[in-house]
Amino acid sequence: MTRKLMNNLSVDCVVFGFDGEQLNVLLVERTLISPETQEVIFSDLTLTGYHIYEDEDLDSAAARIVKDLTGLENIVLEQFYSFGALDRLLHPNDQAWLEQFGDVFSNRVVTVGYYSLLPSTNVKIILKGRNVSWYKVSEVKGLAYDHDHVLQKALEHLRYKFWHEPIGFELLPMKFTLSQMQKLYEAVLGTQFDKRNFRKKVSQMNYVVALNERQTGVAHKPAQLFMFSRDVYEKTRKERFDFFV
Amino acid sequence: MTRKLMNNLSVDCVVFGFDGEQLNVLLVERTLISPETQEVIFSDLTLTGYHIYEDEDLDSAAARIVKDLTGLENIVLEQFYSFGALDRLLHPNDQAWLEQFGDVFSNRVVTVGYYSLLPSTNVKIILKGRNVSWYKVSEVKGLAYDHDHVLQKALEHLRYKFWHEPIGFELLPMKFTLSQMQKLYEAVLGTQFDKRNFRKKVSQMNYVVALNERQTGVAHKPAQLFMFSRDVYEKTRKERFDFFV
DNA sequence: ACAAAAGTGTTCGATATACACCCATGA
DNA sequence: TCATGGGTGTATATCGAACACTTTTGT
Repeated sequence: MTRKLMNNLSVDCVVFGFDGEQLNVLLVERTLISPETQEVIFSDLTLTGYHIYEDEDLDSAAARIVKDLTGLENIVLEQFYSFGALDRLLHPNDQAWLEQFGDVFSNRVVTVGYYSLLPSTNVKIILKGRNVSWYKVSEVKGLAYDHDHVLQKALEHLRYKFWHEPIGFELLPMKFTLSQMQKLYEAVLGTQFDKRNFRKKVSQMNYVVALNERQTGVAHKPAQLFMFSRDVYEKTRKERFDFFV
Repeated sequence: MTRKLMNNLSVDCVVFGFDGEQLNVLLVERTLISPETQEVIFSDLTLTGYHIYEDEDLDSAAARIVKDLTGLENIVLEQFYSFGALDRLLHPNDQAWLEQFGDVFSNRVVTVGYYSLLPSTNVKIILKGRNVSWYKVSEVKGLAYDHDHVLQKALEHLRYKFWHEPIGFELLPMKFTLSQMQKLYEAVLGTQFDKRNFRKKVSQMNYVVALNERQTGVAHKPAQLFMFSRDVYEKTRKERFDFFV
């Protein structure tokens, strides 16, 4: 049985990673090769994404895409926005690409954006014949389609959520130090925090729990390790009246 | 020239209104009439929504839908989520409906959700042959398709934004009293606020500006009128470090 | 012994919360 | 004159911001 793709609907996943210093994003190399001459016509980068099947819901499509490209399952995936501008596929590269695959896909594609969060170290990416790798978010530009825009929107959503609730823990290793956590917040939000004040705040988050364990093999005082407890988080979270400036 | 609809893509608009007491939502009556007997087979309610045209972007589709059903233009419309579950159209009513219009629309429709905010008083709704009217959000259930779910998600987004930034002003008349504003916040967020503390907060929002004008014709001390200045708001807003509990 | 990051407290100003009475108007 | 909602201030507790030095480890 062959499944049918919807030719005008796709899902794009913005897979974010954090390597301890920088926020990264997973991109795929797209290379168009002339069928006659075997020459490379162009090569650029896209977010991970693909059309969805007719018998597949949006969340599953997003999970499938990430799994196909990276081998990863059960990761955080959150839908953030959908994109349907009429000019999303009008760049010459995109048109050339569509020309070669024009019978499969429509000219008018609406895409649903998801983002996902991974620690970019410790992740084995399985390359299924495609070139997938991490790029620094701050250096990414000139992506295929409207993917610069999609990435921008994903970043905005990520930042918005970072400001208002503690969601970054999937970007950290399971056991992390407070300095790593602080660096993550600084990298995503583009700010600096005072170490003592940051730690004072964290010490009030009872869902960030201290382990009886420290770093090893570092050339300085080894840091205490912590982990995030979603359990405690769900149980203690409250809404706050906070509609200001 | 006839425009072509995309048979598997729609936009649904959750139009919220506030009447001074309650949060309301605009719903459309959907009545299926048997082509043979002219009998009413069923009648239920849907959000305002429709399929999009091939040459129309998502935002325009949302604006068109709201305009067609209400006659309103230039209102706030914000995309909040897209829905693509496989079982969104499986209710017997929906199936019967699709049976009558099955050649036009697909069984698999992904819909992009928008919400919009209006004061529900002072709005002239133009009924273009369809029955459109306001319903209390708290009493709505049993909508067609997955619209209960869509409405729920829209409400969540609305509440989330209300907690974190001042966005409700489109739901108030242009000139409003602080009690109206407080009632709005209480209605949307489902909380009670202390009058003095609420007003203390508002007095710190320099984008809520007092007018030299008071209510008239009320059987009590007439209240000071205020208005929202988006201008001042955009100029004075700052991000805050606020990632807690 | 030195380099490198970990870890720790206090003061000050701003903000959140709790709480009760008089005022202006129309009927 | 009465009913209705408008309008106001203070005290206490909590939170945010600014700020510098000692500790522990590997090399």
